[in-house]
Amino acid sequence: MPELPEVEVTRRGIAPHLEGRRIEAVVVREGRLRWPVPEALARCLPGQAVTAVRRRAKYLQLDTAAGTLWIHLGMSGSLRILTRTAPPGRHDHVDLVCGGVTLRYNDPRRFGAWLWQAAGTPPPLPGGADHGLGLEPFDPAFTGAHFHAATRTRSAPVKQVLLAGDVVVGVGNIYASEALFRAGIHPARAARRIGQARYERLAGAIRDVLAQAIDQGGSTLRDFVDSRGEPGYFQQSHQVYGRTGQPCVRCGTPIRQLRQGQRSTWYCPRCQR
DNA sequence: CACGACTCCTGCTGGC
DNA sequence: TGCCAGCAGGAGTCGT
Repeated sequence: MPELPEVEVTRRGIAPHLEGRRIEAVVVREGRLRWPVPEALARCLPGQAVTAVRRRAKYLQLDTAAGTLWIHLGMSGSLRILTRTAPPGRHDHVDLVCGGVTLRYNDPRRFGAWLWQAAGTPPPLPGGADHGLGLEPFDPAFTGAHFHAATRTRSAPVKQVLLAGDVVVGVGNIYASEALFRAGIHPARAARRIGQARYERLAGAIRDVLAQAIDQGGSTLRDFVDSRGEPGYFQQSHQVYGRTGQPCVRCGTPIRQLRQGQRSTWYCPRCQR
């Protein structure tokens, strides 16, 4: 499921096919995504050239002179580039025809979103201009000092704060567990009760685990065109995620699972404090 | 402000 | 074998 690495790998896969090309059509077969796909897309995008394909948090942004198309993959969304027309399959909800290729959006659970930001208007997200998103994990400003300062009032478990996305973005359920394991921090520890040095390690662990996943996704997603978009990083060895009862890779203690906010977390009770 | 429960939806798994 | 409950995932929204 798309966490930041899959979104970034998708961005790298589609950007070369779209940047500098002109959008010919937007075909919406099923507009009932998380929010209705705006009719403005079919009205405003045709004729526009894609000037850049960017990413902010887990949103993809396709820039044009008229505005920016924001795409979120939700939990089951995927994008692929078709070089020749193929009949749409089940859950193929939206096509963007551009420069002779088709960007096709598939999303079985329809938790994703296609949103429109007209030039000069705020992002189409709640909260407007900054919409409460935290720092990018690869932003140089994302340091242990920042992490520490941003969590002084946070009594919630650190795992929950990671997922909330208002301190740092892009860390989903899988990589929250993985990063906390690498940093030796217990997922249930109150965020405000973690010191700056340990946040330094956590920030590094987040960058490492995401970068590794991007690399692995990139290596198997090279054939993005006409591929099924299978994310390669799923095959990476998770050290704790989904490993209930199996030995910790570091100390051999059985990995434990707990529920936090209706979500599973995995951790080593000995290595993580 | 901060927190946590709830919600959207479909497909897969596991237990009986 | 078939049925169905439960779970998975991201993140906005709402009540406290």
